Amino acid sequence: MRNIRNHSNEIAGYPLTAQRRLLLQLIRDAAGHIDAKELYRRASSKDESISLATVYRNLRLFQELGLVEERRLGQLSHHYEIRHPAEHQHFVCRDCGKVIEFQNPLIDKLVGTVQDEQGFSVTRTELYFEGYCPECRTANGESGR
Amino acid sequence: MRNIRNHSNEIAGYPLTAQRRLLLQLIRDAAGHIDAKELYRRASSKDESISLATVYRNLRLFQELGLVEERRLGQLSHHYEIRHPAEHQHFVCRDCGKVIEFQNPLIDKLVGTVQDEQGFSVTRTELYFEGYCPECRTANGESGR
DNA sequence: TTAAGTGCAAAGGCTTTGCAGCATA
DNA sequence: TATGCTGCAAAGCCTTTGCACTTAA
Repeated sequence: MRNIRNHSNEIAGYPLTAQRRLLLQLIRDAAGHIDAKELYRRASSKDESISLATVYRNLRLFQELGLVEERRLGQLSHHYEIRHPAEHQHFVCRDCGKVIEFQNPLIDKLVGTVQDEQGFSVTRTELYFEGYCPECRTANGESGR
Repeated sequence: MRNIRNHSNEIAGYPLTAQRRLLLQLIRDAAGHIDAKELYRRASSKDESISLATVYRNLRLFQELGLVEERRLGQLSHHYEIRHPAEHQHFVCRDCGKVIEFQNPLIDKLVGTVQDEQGFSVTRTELYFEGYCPECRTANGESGR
Protein backbone atom coordinates (compact mmCIF):
# COMPACT_ATOMS: atom_id res chain seq x y z
CA MET A 1 0.00 0.00 0.00
CA ARG A 2 1.33 3.35 -0.98
CA ASN A 3 1.22 6.61 0.77
CA ILE A 4 -2.21 7.64 -0.45
CA ARG A 5 -4.10 10.54 1.04
CA ASN A 6 -7.84 10.30 1.15
CA HIS A 7 -9.91 13.23 -0.13
CA SER A 8 -7.28 15.58 1.24
CA ASN A 9 -8.44 14.71 4.72
CA GLU A 10 -6.37 15.92 7.59
CA ILE A 11 -5.93 15.40 11.27
CA ALA A 12 -5.02 18.58 13.04
CA GLY A 13 -3.26 19.95 10.02
CA TYR A 14 -1.42 16.74 9.23
CA PRO A 15 -2.32 14.68 6.19
CA LEU A 16 -4.38 11.64 7.02
CA THR A 17 -2.54 9.00 5.06
CA ALA A 18 -3.82 5.49 4.57
CA GLN A 19 -1.34 4.27 7.19
CA ARG A 20 -2.54 6.80 9.74
CA ARG A 21 -6.14 5.98 9.08
CA LEU A 22 -5.45 2.29 9.50
CA LEU A 23 -3.50 2.75 12.72
CA LEU A 24 -6.12 4.98 14.28
CA GLN A 25 -8.84 2.53 13.38
CA LEU A 26 -6.92 -0.39 14.85
CA ILE A 27 -6.26 1.47 18.07
CA ARG A 28 -9.94 2.30 18.26
CA ASP A 29 -10.92 -1.32 17.59
CA ALA A 30 -8.52 -2.52 20.25
CA ALA A 31 -10.98 -0.89 22.63
CA GLY A 32 -8.30 0.48 24.80
CA HIS A 33 -5.02 -1.23 25.33
CA ILE A 34 -2.58 -2.22 22.69
CA ASP A 35 1.17 -2.00 22.47
CA ALA A 36 3.30 -1.02 19.49
CA LYS A 37 4.24 -4.57 18.58
CA GLU A 38 0.69 -5.85 18.57
CA LEU A 39 -0.47 -2.79 16.65
CA TYR A 40 2.21 -3.46 14.06
CA ARG A 41 1.16 -7.09 13.82
CA ARG A 42 -2.46 -6.19 13.20
CA ALA A 43 -1.56 -3.42 10.79
CA SER A 44 0.69 -5.78 8.82
CA SER A 45 -2.17 -8.17 8.26
CA LYS A 46 -4.12 -5.38 6.55
CA ASP A 47 -1.17 -3.71 4.86
CA GLU A 48 1.83 -5.96 4.35
CA SER A 49 4.22 -3.15 3.60
CA ILE A 50 3.66 -1.00 6.66
CA SER A 51 6.78 -0.59 8.77
CA LEU A 52 7.32 -0.62 12.48
CA ALA A 53 8.95 2.79 12.20
CA THR A 54 5.72 4.20 10.84
CA VAL A 55 3.85 2.71 13.76
CA TYR A 56 6.15 4.34 16.28
CA ARG A 57 6.32 7.65 14.43
CA ASN A 58 2.58 7.91 14.25
CA LEU A 59 2.00 6.80 17.81
CA ARG A 60 4.19 9.74 18.77
CA LEU A 61 2.29 12.09 16.51
CA PHE A 62 -1.06 10.89 17.80
CA GLN A 63 0.11 11.50 21.32
CA GLU A 64 1.28 15.00 20.50
CA LEU A 65 -2.06 15.74 18.91
CA GLY A 66 -3.82 14.39 21.97
CA LEU A 67 -5.62 11.68 20.00
CA VAL A 68 -3.99 8.84 21.82
CA GLU A 69 -2.71 8.34 25.29
CA GLU A 70 0.31 6.38 26.38
CA ARG A 71 0.02 4.27 29.50
CA ARG A 72 2.67 2.39 31.37
CA LEU A 73 0.94 -0.53 32.93
CA GLY A 74 3.77 -2.13 34.81
CA GLN A 75 4.77 -4.04 31.72
CA LEU A 76 7.87 -3.69 29.62
CA SER A 77 6.31 -1.96 26.67
CA HIS A 78 3.86 0.91 26.68
CA HIS A 79 0.22 0.62 25.89
CA TYR A 80 -1.73 3.06 23.79
CA GLU A 81 -5.37 3.94 23.72
CA ILE A 82 -7.70 6.41 22.10
CA ARG A 83 -8.01 9.33 24.43
CA HIS A 84 -11.29 9.18 26.23
CA PRO A 85 -13.27 12.23 27.17
CA ALA A 86 -13.47 10.99 30.74
CA GLU A 87 -10.41 10.14 32.74
CA HIS A 88 -10.15 6.59 33.85
CA GLN A 89 -7.60 4.40 35.52
CA HIS A 90 -6.36 0.86 35.08
CA PHE A 91 -6.33 -2.38 36.92
CA VAL A 92 -4.14 -5.25 35.68
CA CYS A 93 -4.74 -8.84 36.76
CA ARG A 94 -1.64 -10.69 37.89
CA ASP A 95 -3.08 -14.02 36.78
CA CYS A 96 -4.67 -13.48 33.40
CA GLY A 97 -3.11 -10.15 32.46
CA LYS A 98 -6.47 -8.62 31.66
CA VAL A 99 -6.64 -4.83 31.78
CA ILE A 100 -9.77 -3.35 33.29
CA GLU A 101 -10.64 0.31 33.25
CA PHE A 102 -12.42 1.93 36.10
CA GLN A 103 -13.37 5.32 37.31
CA ASN A 104 -14.18 6.62 40.74
CA PRO A 105 -15.06 10.09 41.98
CA LEU A 106 -12.70 9.68 44.92
CA ILE A 107 -9.83 10.15 42.47
CA ASP A 108 -10.85 13.72 41.73
CA LYS A 109 -11.25 14.35 45.40
CA LEU A 110 -7.81 12.94 46.06
CA VAL A 111 -6.25 15.16 43.40
CA GLY A 112 -7.89 18.21 44.89
CA THR A 113 -6.81 17.34 48.40
CA VAL A 114 -3.23 16.69 47.44
CA GLN A 115 -3.05 19.91 45.43
CA ASP A 116 -4.28 21.86 48.42
CA GLU A 117 -2.09 20.15 50.96
CA GLN A 118 1.15 19.98 48.99
CA GLY A 119 0.85 23.02 46.77
CA PHE A 120 1.29 21.00 43.60
CA SER A 121 -0.44 21.78 40.37
CA VAL A 122 -1.43 18.40 38.94
CA THR A 123 -1.71 18.11 35.18
CA ARG A 124 -1.78 14.38 34.82
CA THR A 125 -2.94 11.52 36.98
CA GLU A 126 -1.99 7.93 36.51
CA LEU A 127 -3.29 5.35 38.90
CA TYR A 128 -2.39 1.74 38.45
CA PHE A 129 -3.71 -1.14 40.50
CA GLU A 130 -2.37 -4.64 40.33
CA GLY A 131 -4.07 -7.67 41.82
CA TYR A 132 -6.60 -10.35 40.95
CA CYS A 133 -9.72 -9.85 38.89
CA PRO A 134 -13.08 -11.29 40.02
CA GLU A 135 -12.77 -14.35 37.73
CA CYS A 136 -9.27 -15.26 38.83
CA ARG A 137 -10.17 -14.77 42.47
CA THR A 138 -12.99 -17.29 42.05
CA ALA A 139 -10.82 -19.70 40.11
CA ASN A 140 -8.29 -19.60 42.89
CA GLY A 141 -10.77 -20.72 45.47
CA GLU A 142 -11.93 -17.34 46.69
CA SER A 143 -8.87 -17.21 48.87
CA GLY A 144 -8.81 -13.50 48.39
CA ARG A 145 -5.03 -13.65 48.37
CA MET B 1 37.56 -4.69 44.69
CA ARG B 2 37.13 -8.40 45.03
CA ASN B 3 34.12 -10.38 45.97
CA ILE B 4 34.68 -10.18 49.73
CA ARG B 5 32.07 -11.23 52.23
CA ASN B 6 31.97 -9.40 55.47
CA HIS B 7 31.82 -11.43 58.71
CA SER B 8 29.69 -14.01 56.90
CA ASN B 9 26.80 -11.57 57.00
CA GLU B 10 23.72 -12.43 55.05
CA ILE B 11 20.59 -10.85 53.70
CA ALA B 12 17.68 -13.23 53.70
CA GLY B 13 19.94 -16.23 53.24
CA TYR B 14 22.03 -14.61 50.53
CA PRO B 15 25.62 -13.61 51.19
CA LEU B 16 26.05 -9.90 51.75
CA THR B 17 28.98 -9.22 49.47
CA ALA B 18 30.83 -5.93 49.42
CA GLN B 19 29.03 -5.03 46.21
CA ARG B 20 25.62 -5.70 47.70
CA ARG B 21 26.44 -3.74 50.80
CA LEU B 22 27.60 -0.80 48.70
CA LEU B 23 24.55 -0.87 46.46
CA LEU B 24 22.11 -1.04 49.34
CA GLN B 25 23.85 1.82 51.06
CA LEU B 26 23.78 3.96 47.94
CA ILE B 27 20.10 3.29 47.38
CA ARG B 28 19.47 4.23 50.99
CA ASP B 29 21.54 7.41 50.64
CA ALA B 30 19.68 8.36 47.49
CA ALA B 31 16.76 8.91 49.82
CA GLY B 32 14.31 7.38 47.48
CA HIS B 33 14.64 7.61 43.78
CA ILE B 34 17.54 6.44 41.72
CA ASP B 35 17.80 4.61 38.45
CA ALA B 36 20.18 1.82 37.51
CA LYS B 37 22.51 4.03 35.51
CA GLU B 38 22.94 6.60 38.26
CA LEU B 39 23.36 3.88 40.83
CA TYR B 40 26.09 2.35 38.69
CA ARG B 41 27.78 5.74 38.31
CA ARG B 42 27.85 6.31 42.06
CA ALA B 43 28.92 2.75 42.80
CA SER B 44 31.77 3.05 40.28
CA SER B 45 33.16 6.06 42.08
CA LYS B 46 33.49 3.94 45.22
CA ASP B 47 34.45 0.69 43.54
CA GLU B 48 35.92 1.10 40.08
CA SER B 49 35.57 -2.54 39.15
CA ILE B 50 31.88 -2.98 39.81
CA SER B 51 29.90 -3.89 36.73
CA LEU B 52 26.54 -2.75 35.47
CA ALA B 53 25.45 -6.37 35.32
CA THR B 54 25.98 -6.65 39.05
CA VAL B 55 23.87 -3.57 39.59
CA TYR B 56 20.99 -5.00 37.60
CA ARG B 57 21.32 -8.48 39.06
CA ASN B 58 21.22 -7.16 42.58
CA LEU B 59 18.41 -4.72 41.96
CA ARG B 60 16.41 -7.74 40.89
CA LEU B 61 17.44 -9.70 43.93
CA PHE B 62 16.63 -6.82 46.26
CA GLN B 63 13.21 -6.56 44.70
CA GLU B 64 12.56 -10.26 45.10
CA LEU B 65 13.58 -10.03 48.72
CA GLY B 66 11.29 -7.07 49.18
CA LEU B 67 14.14 -4.77 50.21
CA VAL B 68 13.71 -2.45 47.29
CA GLU B 69 10.79 -1.33 45.23
CA GLU B 70 10.73 -0.59 41.54
CA ARG B 71 8.76 2.42 40.37
CA ARG B 72 7.94 3.55 36.89
CA LEU B 73 7.69 7.27 37.08
CA GLY B 74 6.74 8.10 33.53
CA GLN B 75 10.38 8.14 32.56
CA LEU B 76 12.25 5.82 30.31
CA SER B 77 14.13 3.94 32.96
CA HIS B 78 12.83 2.56 36.23
CA HIS B 79 13.55 4.06 39.60
CA TYR B 80 14.40 2.09 42.68
CA GLU B 81 13.96 2.90 46.31
CA ILE B 82 14.33 1.24 49.67
CA ARG B 83 11.00 -0.22 50.55
CA HIS B 84 9.30 1.93 53.11
CA PRO B 85 7.11 0.55 55.83
CA ALA B 86 4.37 2.98 54.82
CA GLU B 87 3.03 3.14 51.31
CA HIS B 88 3.50 6.39 49.54
CA GLN B 89 3.01 7.78 46.09
CA HIS B 90 4.92 10.03 43.76
CA PHE B 91 4.62 13.39 42.16
CA VAL B 92 7.02 14.41 39.39
CA CYS B 93 7.51 18.04 38.39
CA ARG B 94 7.37 18.68 34.66
CA ASP B 95 9.71 21.66 34.95
CA CYS B 96 12.51 20.64 37.29
CA GLY B 97 12.02 16.86 37.30
CA LYS B 98 11.99 16.71 41.08
CA VAL B 99 10.30 13.67 42.60
CA ILE B 100 8.20 14.31 45.67
CA GLU B 101 6.66 11.61 47.81
CA PHE B 102 3.34 12.04 49.44
CA GLN B 103 0.77 10.06 51.28
CA ASN B 104 -2.91 10.59 51.78
CA PRO B 105 -5.52 8.53 53.61
CA LEU B 106 -7.93 8.95 50.72
CA ILE B 107 -5.80 6.47 48.78
CA ASP B 108 -6.67 3.65 51.16
CA LYS B 109 -10.28 4.63 51.02
CA LEU B 110 -10.13 4.62 47.23
CA VAL B 111 -8.61 1.14 47.17
CA GLY B 112 -11.29 -0.15 49.48
CA THR B 113 -14.08 1.40 47.46
CA VAL B 114 -12.80 0.08 44.16
CA GLN B 115 -12.31 -3.41 45.59
CA ASP B 116 -15.90 -3.43 46.79
CA GLU B 117 -17.41 -1.99 43.65
CA GLN B 118 -15.43 -3.93 41.07
CA GLY B 119 -14.69 -7.13 42.90
CA PHE B 120 -10.94 -6.80 42.42
CA SER B 121 -8.39 -7.88 44.94
CA VAL B 122 -5.73 -5.20 44.90
CA THR B 123 -2.20 -6.23 45.83
CA ARG B 124 -0.30 -3.22 44.59
CA THR B 125 -1.12 0.43 44.16
CA GLU B 126 0.85 2.84 42.09
CA LEU B 127 -0.28 6.41 41.83
CA TYR B 128 1.64 8.87 39.80
CA PHE B 129 0.95 12.57 39.52
CA GLU B 130 2.63 14.87 37.04
CA GLY B 131 2.47 18.64 37.19
CA TYR B 132 4.28 21.61 38.66
CA CYS B 133 5.82 21.75 42.10
CA PRO B 134 5.29 24.76 44.38
CA GLU B 135 8.66 26.32 43.45
CA CYS B 136 8.16 26.02 39.71
CA ARG B 137 4.61 27.31 39.97
CA THR B 138 5.93 30.43 41.69
CA ALA B 139 8.79 30.82 39.23
CA ASN B 140 6.31 30.68 36.39
CA GLY B 141 4.29 33.58 37.70
CA GLU B 142 1.78 31.66 39.76
CA SER B 143 -0.18 31.10 36.59
CA GLY B 144 -1.35 27.81 37.97
CA ARG B 145 -1.17 26.45 34.46
C1' DT C 1 9.30 21.81 -7.27
C1' DT C 2 8.68 21.56 -2.49
C1' DA C 3 7.29 19.78 1.87
C1' DA C 4 5.97 15.82 4.16
C1' DG C 5 5.31 10.67 4.89
C1' DT C 6 7.04 6.18 4.21
C1' DG C 7 9.99 1.72 4.24
C1' DC C 8 14.24 -0.09 5.22
C1' DA C 9 18.14 -0.79 7.82
C1' DA C 10 21.14 0.82 11.18
C1' DA C 11 21.77 2.68 15.53
C1' DG C 12 20.34 3.80 20.36
C1' DG C 13 18.95 3.06 25.05
C1' DC C 14 18.03 -0.06 28.87
C1' DT C 15 18.31 -4.70 30.59
C1' DT C 16 19.52 -9.64 30.60
C1' DT C 17 22.47 -13.60 29.93
C1' DG C 18 26.58 -16.88 29.02
C1' DC C 19 30.88 -17.82 30.59
C1' DA C 20 35.20 -18.16 32.99
C1' DG C 21 37.39 -16.82 37.27
C1' DC C 22 37.29 -15.99 42.17
C1' DA C 23 35.50 -16.31 47.03
C1' DT C 24 33.58 -18.72 50.81
C1' DA C 25 32.39 -22.88 53.20
C1' DT D 1 35.64 -29.44 46.16
C1' DA D 2 31.11 -27.34 45.65
C1' DT D 3 28.19 -23.37 45.43
C1' DG D 4 27.40 -18.87 44.48
C1' DC D 5 28.82 -14.03 43.11
C1' DT D 6 31.35 -11.29 40.06
C1' DG D 7 33.18 -8.83 35.68
C1' DC D 8 33.19 -8.85 30.98
C1' DA D 9 31.26 -9.03 26.65
C1' DA D 10 27.62 -10.34 23.82
C1' DA D 11 22.95 -10.53 23.01
C1' DG D 12 18.02 -9.06 23.69
C1' DC D 13 14.15 -6.08 23.72
C1' DC D 14 11.88 -1.75 22.62
C1' DT D 15 12.29 2.52 20.30
C1' DT D 16 14.40 6.14 17.40
C1' DT D 17 16.86 7.93 13.44
C1' DG D 18 19.23 8.56 8.69
C1' DC D 19 18.44 8.16 4.06
C1' DA D 20 16.51 7.63 -0.38
C1' DC D 21 12.09 7.23 -2.56
C1' DT D 22 7.23 8.51 -3.15
C1' DT D 23 3.27 11.35 -2.74
C1' DA D 24 0.31 15.38 -3.02
C1' DA D 25 -0.06 20.33 -3.64
